[in-house]
Amino acid sequence: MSPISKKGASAKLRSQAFKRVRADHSAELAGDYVEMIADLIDDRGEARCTDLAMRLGVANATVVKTLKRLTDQGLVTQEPYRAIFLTGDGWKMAEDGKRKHQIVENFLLALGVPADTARIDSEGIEHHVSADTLKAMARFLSRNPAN
Amino acid sequence: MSPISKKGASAKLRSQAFKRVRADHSAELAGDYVEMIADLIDDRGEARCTDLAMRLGVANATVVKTLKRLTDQGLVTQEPYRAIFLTGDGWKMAEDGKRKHQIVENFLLALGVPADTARIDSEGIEHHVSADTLKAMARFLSRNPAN
DNA sequence: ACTAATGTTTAGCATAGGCTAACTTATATG
DNA sequence: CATATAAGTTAGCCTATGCTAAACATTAGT
Repeated sequence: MSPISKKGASAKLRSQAFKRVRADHSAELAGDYVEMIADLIDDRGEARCTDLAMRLGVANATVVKTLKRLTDQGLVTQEPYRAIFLTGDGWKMAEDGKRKHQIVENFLLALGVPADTARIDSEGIEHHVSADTLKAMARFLSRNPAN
Repeated sequence: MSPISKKGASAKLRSQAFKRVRADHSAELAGDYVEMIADLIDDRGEARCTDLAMRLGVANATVVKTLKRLTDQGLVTQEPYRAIFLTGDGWKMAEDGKRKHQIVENFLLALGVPADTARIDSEGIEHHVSADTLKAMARFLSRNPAN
């Protein structure tokens, strides 16, 4: 056995994991934005960029710039100085994200993690959870419902 | 109750979560590098930038550039055309990371996630797990050891 | 209807993290 | 020991994501 593979995971498999993480990172901003836009529309009828900026904790101009990318990606539509809307794809992404988020957060609660921590950690974890892991979390949840 | 807070989490709390995620992201590359450098030193006596590049799945030049940052941050030392070493802080960070990584990966295995998926997902999840959540995972693990 | 306040956009900058191509240094082999 | 190959470095480019300051549009209040 070569000393390189002593730890079990081949270099190729490891690099694959890191590549996935990097891909997840570029996808996750889009996910956060559309989820939040969907929430705002549900809560107050429309999403404006100031609200997004406040809730995401970034500057207004950052939101504007990001929305441009999301528009190019076909997730969002907007006209100058008007509210922001989601496309069909955008809604789908938002709903998938919200569902995933809820499972992860409830899972952490069921595990015994304090509520505030669960909320914060789930925000970061959500985007790195594969279908398999999500299923395992859901299974656990159905046996140990969060209180 | 204002319509804004209908969903429970205040805007401030949410934006705090996103800020934490962004902070985690900038910290996590450093973590991956030092962990991998530590592994390489343990496995084969020294860490070279080609190995890092291969295992991380990035180009050589990217590793060089990143190592410069890590050197500035006092995690790594190196001389031109020579192997890479960790400082005391670097070792500490590598060990903390490895410990965390192991708990997360074993936790996923114990949850019933397939081994390959557990390896990949744990790489992404690890950096977003707070002390509270890690403790909850460890507790679960001690009751449901991975097979 | 006008103006003040609010909200949106643009412009310009910075940093992190990728890449390729060209160059330099180290090493291993004939 | 001379040189071919391997390894490391530099330069220059790109995109994503953040920021501030200034310009512009909309809305509300008198």
